Amino acid sequence: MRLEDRKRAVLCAVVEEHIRSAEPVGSEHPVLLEHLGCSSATIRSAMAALEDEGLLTHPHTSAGRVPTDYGYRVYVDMVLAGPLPASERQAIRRDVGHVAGDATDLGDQAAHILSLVTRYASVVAPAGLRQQTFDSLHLLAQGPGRALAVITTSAGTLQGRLIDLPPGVAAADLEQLSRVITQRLHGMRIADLTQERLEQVIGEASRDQQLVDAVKAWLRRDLARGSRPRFHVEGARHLLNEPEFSRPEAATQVLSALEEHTVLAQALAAVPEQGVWIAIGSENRLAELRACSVVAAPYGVGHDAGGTVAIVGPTRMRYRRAVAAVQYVADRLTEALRRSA
Amino acid sequence: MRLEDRKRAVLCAVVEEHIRSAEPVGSEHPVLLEHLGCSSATIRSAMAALEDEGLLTHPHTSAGRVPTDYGYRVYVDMVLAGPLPASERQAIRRDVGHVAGDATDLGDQAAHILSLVTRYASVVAPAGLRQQTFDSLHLLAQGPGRALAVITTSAGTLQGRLIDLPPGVAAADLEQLSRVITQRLHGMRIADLTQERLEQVIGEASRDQQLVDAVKAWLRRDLARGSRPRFHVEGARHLLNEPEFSRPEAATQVLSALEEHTVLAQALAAVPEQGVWIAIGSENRLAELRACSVVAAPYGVGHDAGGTVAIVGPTRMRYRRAVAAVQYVADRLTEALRRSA
DNA sequence: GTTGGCACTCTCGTCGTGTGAGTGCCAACC
DNA sequence: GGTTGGCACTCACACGACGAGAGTGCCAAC
Repeated sequence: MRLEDRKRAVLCAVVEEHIRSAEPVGSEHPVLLEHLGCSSATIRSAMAALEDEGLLTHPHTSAGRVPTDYGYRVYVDMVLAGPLPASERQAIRRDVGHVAGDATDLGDQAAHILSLVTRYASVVAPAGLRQQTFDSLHLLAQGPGRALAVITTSAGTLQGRLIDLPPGVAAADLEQLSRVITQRLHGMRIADLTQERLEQVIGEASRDQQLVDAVKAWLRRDLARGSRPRFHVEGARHLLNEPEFSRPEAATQVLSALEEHTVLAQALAAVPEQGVWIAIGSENRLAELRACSVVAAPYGVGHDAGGTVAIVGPTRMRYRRAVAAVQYVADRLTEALRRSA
Repeated sequence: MRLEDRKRAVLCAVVEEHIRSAEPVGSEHPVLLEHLGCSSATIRSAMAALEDEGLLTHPHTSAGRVPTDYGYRVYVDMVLAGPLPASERQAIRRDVGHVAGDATDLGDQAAHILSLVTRYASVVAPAGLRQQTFDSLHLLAQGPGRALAVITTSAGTLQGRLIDLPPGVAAADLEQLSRVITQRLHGMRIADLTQERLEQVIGEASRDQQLVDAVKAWLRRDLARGSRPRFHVEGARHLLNEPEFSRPEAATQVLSALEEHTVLAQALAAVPEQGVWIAIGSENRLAELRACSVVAAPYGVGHDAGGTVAIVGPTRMRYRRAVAAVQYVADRLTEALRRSA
């Protein structure tokens, strides 16, 4: 579809004014008149055409025009084709501090910054353990019959806990077993460590078979558990200030989606491996997000380390700023991870 | 203050009916009449007396009565003096699964259960690292110039990260230093590990002074960082269904408090070391929570391990159920921690 | 393709009005 | 003294009518 210039200009102006004011935009709106430099009658006919094509609607006869989801889509595609305005980038760089710290905090920080800068809800969804590769295992004697078991992954994630040992295990055995398991599993994707695989690879890694079994059981349980997503969500409160969520039912719907991390994971499943991804209103597969737009980008290097950052806001979103912010934070996260790797 | 029986009965009935219906309760309300077994005129005079004493108000002349914060307080003190009804306990036990898993997940689970059962917002606030006691330190060689540094606490918390080492550190040195530091710091409160203290205790724990300095610097930073609270908050969405939070401004206020964990920490600072703690409306020190009641209880054994669980809801809260739920979940958490200790 | 003019439509805010819920007071009763 | 029925009084709120104003669509002229 190719819009003539006048119609494009009208669409842009209507969308941007509506984003600013949250009100329907009429053909006699001073901003439109000034910005487009033509009469209201001309604007009217352009608007009528845009409405025929499904880019605008009006809530009722004597109200101004409002973009449809499709209208936002066309607008977004048009606007994002060009480079992001430097002003947005600068504003964001000015607002945020720098992102630093270890992998655990990173998510919290990023979510905080994103919602601070955009005033929408932000989500940082680190890839689960299952997406990462095994780095090393350490078994550390910790009192009688107890050991501290720690797994590290290539992304620097740490997962550990105290496990019970069969009686009479020597420290040397722990050390030897740690070494052997690390050696054999290093570099494997954790998702690939099925029960059979574990059995096969480390089934007889130590002369103390009871010990091997205890460690195997723990590994199996703990690695499986790592599949549950654990997201950082912040700034849901900002959504309540948006008129589209002033009805409690509307607000509840979004908040539910944001609090159910497994649901959220589905919503973000479609994010590609690079670039900024946008889902506008009805483009979202999740019914709960039909009133929202989601702007998301992956971070990290390859499949391995990272995850996804996203913003959830009304379809009437400041897309330019949202995209710039998501992009920026994803870049900073990637950088921080690469530094610590 | 000693209320005569009739007034007590009226207060209870009004509070409970109002909690149920969220509407002002009039003197001719069928439930009151039936429950109290007297005429509406009698109820009226009791209500007038209760209003004089500041336990009830009415929003306007021709509306029914509504409890004041103080009215709720008197009600709560009256009701909680007796034992919790078995029905509540049973209902809760039926609704929840069991709480299990490692310390990291426990909080999430507990928060989930609490908000599921009560339909209010729930908070699980584990005591920061600073409140715990140091158990052990492990330094594990991890590639050239790198080590995995892990601290454990008596509560089973694990904190670790990769640190950079000065060049040419031998594995034996790492091991020796780990042993020495563990020995010297074991059993100390982490809050007490100030810079001077660290200097004094482990200043020259190894012949490799550069290594000692690197580890010291990391310890200082990481232990200080541990003071930032990291809470599990869930079910904020439920609050939106309560009529007192249907105004976006009211909802924003609570959500802000729930999302600002440092703020939340202040709100929960007054929770005593045992028993269930209740703050009703204006009893909350935080202005953002003036429309809310908070029901909280500590969990864990002594100062050491645990933390605080809490429910945040409207002052028009189902207190019996809330108290039973908080109590129950706190007990289960304590139990789970004790099992794993 | 653009413009000014004009009649038409429909929402929204305002203003009365009446209804009903709930109260307070009082006199009578137990 | 506590309890009761009766009764007048007071407001909030729902309802309906009305007018103003915003915005549209169409048309003829440029």
